[in-house]
Amino acid sequence: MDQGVRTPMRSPSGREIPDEIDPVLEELVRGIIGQVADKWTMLILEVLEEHGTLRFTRIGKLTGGISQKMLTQTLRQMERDGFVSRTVYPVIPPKVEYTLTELGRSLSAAFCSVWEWAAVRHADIEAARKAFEERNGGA
Amino acid sequence: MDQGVRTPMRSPSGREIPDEIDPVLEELVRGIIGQVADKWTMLILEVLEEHGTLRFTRIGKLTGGISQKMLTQTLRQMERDGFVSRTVYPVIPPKVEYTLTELGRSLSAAFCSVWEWAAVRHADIEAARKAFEERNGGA
DNA sequence: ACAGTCACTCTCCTTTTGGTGCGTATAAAT
DNA sequence: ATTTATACGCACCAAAAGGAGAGTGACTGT
Repeated sequence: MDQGVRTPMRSPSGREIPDEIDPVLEELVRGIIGQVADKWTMLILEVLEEHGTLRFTRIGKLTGGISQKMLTQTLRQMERDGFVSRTVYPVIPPKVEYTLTELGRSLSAAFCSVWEWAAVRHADIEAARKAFEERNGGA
Repeated sequence: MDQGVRTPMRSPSGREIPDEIDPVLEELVRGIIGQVADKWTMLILEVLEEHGTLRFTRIGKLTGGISQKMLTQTLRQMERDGFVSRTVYPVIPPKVEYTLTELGRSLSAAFCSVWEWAAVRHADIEAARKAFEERNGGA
């Protein structure tokens, strides 16, 4: 879909919307959101938040249903983005510990409201889905 | 990855963690989070939140970079989940309007903290990435 | 001697995702 | 008569995501 020319808009409340807030920053924030919004990232964040320091295998078990590949991959990305710190103990068998950094904890805190929202509102969603299917599947 | 047997855990703060809070609800919440965490869903949510009622094409333009297919798909799912309401005007050329429902607005509000977090912290993430690449690419 | 442990990595292979382009209906505008 | 505008649906195809399973390296317990 082509983007054409952006025409200035107003919010429903009448305030003016810049529409070009700062495309650079916006793109950046979108990128971050895109990654952060990832399923496994969120789940691992949660697990680390409530259990503190954990080792690789344990994170996998606590997360549930994640493959080793995805676990490694997600953890790496989180490390790269500064959400977790990775500590390798040069022992055998290998031992690697993961902990949330302050940045990671702050992200987790930000996501907290979303989790709460989901917990509180999931019934509404289910109701909406049923209604939709009836409206749609029946006719 | 097999899940083995879950052994009871304690949080770092010493509180006891049930570890089996309610697998059914947890799975459900995870499903919801998974969908909601979708890139386009979040972006469209944002657009609708700040512009109010919009038509199909305009949402696409304001979202930016989304294909018609994904726009339709995402909008449908959001409608199904009760986040947006879809109003069809039987005119020609067709006119369809989308608005956030109360549920959609509440979700948007929940996500607000994540957006704010991203805006405030994106510099830290970039710094972490640079540090990671130096640590990693150089050696 | 030999299996077991841990934190991976690597190689397939299947599934999913998502983009592109085409078709459509119909009235108003040219 | 032909073009234009709108909100899609559909078919096709390329790319990416992600799972399964095998391999690894070095030590430890039996």
